[in-house]
Amino acid sequence: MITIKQINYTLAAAKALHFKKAAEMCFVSPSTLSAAIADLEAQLGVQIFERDNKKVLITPIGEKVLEKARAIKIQMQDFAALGHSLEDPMANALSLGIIPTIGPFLIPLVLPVLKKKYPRLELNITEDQSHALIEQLEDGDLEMAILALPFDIKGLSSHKFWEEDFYYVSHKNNLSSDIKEFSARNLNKSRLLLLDEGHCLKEHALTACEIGSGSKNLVKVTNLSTLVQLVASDMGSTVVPQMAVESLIDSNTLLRRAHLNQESPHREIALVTRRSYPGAATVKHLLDTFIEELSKKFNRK
Amino acid sequence: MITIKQINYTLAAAKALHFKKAAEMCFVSPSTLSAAIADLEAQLGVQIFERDNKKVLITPIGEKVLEKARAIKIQMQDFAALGHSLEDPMANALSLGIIPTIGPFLIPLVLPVLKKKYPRLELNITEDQSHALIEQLEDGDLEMAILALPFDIKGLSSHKFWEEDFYYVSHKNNLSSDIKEFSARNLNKSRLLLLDEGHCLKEHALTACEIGSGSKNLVKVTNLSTLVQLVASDMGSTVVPQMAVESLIDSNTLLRRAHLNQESPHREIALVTRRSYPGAATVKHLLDTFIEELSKKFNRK
DNA sequence: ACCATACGTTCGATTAATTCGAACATATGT
DNA sequence: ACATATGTTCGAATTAATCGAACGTATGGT
Repeated sequence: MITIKQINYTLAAAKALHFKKAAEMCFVSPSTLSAAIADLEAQLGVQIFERDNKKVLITPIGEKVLEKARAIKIQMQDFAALGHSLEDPMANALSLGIIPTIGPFLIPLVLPVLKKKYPRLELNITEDQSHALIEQLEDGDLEMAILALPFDIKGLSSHKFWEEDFYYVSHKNNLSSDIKEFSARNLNKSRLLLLDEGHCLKEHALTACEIGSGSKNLVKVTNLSTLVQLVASDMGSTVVPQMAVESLIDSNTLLRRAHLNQESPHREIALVTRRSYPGAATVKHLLDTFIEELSKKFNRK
Repeated sequence: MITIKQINYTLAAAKALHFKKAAEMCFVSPSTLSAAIADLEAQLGVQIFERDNKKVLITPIGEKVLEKARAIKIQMQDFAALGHSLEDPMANALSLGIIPTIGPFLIPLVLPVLKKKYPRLELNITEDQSHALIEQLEDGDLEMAILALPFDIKGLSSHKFWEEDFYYVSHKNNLSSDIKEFSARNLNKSRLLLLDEGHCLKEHALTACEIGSGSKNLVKVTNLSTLVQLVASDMGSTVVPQMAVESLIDSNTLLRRAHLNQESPHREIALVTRRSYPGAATVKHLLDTFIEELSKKFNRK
């Protein structure tokens, strides 16, 4: 097998045209260098150097060999330097999954900041339901995902970075603007509109409302915005996480909302990776950015 | 130091996405492969694979690393194959020196044959005097040279492939066409025209004519054809080697020539190389061609 | 919940290779 | 003819690579 060492020795000899000096350049004995070059020549089946005891000349064939050897040496140097050029954890492609009940609210908040902070970061965002994202994580199709917990994340590793309460949302006819706090006990369970099966928010909302899971939905909606539109049409009420309140509820004068005052009125938002995912530094950068921006927006520290 | 082995192991692992299978592909134990890849990753400072005990995934950075690794592997394969592609000794550049008293007669004879026989041979012919060619040989500026012996070729190696006699040439007024043989004793030494200093033919002719060297020339001519023109003008007589007879003498009706009948009436023509020159096969091919073509032309075997 | 299985890694002992220095061969220049 | 300089060969010592066994861990089945 041809080795890089042989190529380096050979190039040194070609540069010095003197085996002894070349050996010194390579910090080896002349015999080592000589043997290495002889072995390479034997493997190639061509003579690179024509060595008299007084002269070292490069054969025409050797010139061609050296040309290729030089190219390989350069490639190897580039290769060795590749680590340094890639060492910046925020200067690479990064595939990120996010669930639909977080994405539309978190992404617009943090994406501009990330772009400015890490211009060489190439974010590839996929929006899908938790179980799909987890599957993609496990398959290696995603590097990380932003999910809402609690959720069965199998053997994955989660990095919680935010938690938020839920808000009860109803048509203005059914909820006084004076009411800031709302108890699940007052909830008209039959008029509760929730997202379709598969959306973790449905389960989270059911939990927050102290309703057992498995209850049938009145409607089949996969988009939180659509769901809110239904509430605005007074077809029922719903529950949304805090980060959705501003853009979806407060901008709509037909709607009223009240903080859900429950034992476990919140969901946790976490960055989930495979346990073996190597980008610890990347994770930290992202978490810091997420927390900073969310805190700014929601006046928390 | 990064080795080719590491790159090959890494690429095998990337292909199999399974260290054990990759190890089998490389005919090494899993531990060897694992350690080699781990070492490479440590040297690069990046993680190429993300390995769970059940999965082997390629990191985004790893993908970039592998891309370069693949390029290097291909280059190394090309490099290893370079020997085979260059193994044909007659498919390369070849620098050949030749003296002026042989070149104009031998080159037209053999060049067409060589071109046909070895279409990939790239002959680079230099015409110069023997001592200059020898110097270029020693400096590595020439691969081989065609010289006329005897000549001091220093530590070089000679391959004699032809020998030829000399012919006495004179104006038709001074030499009967009946005379086929000519003895140096009959020579009018004072009218003998020879090539300028430095041309070995001058010394060879002097020897053939049994004249001590160091005698002054009447004219300063470096071209055998010009010299013959002088003889045709009846300014004197001269001596030419056999291979020059046909084209220079017999085509000129003003000239007569007779075989020089002497003890050592010949010169030897040899292919000269450095003692360390590696192209033994090339030398043999050339010698065979030279001998064959010369024999055909001069009816010798 | 437990066990069996599969995989990658670590560790120590063995094996293979690389490396060196001394002796050698050869050419050069005095 | 001799001293010098250079590349190569050879055997000994060193170094590195390799392997197999044991380990840790995650997975899938019962």
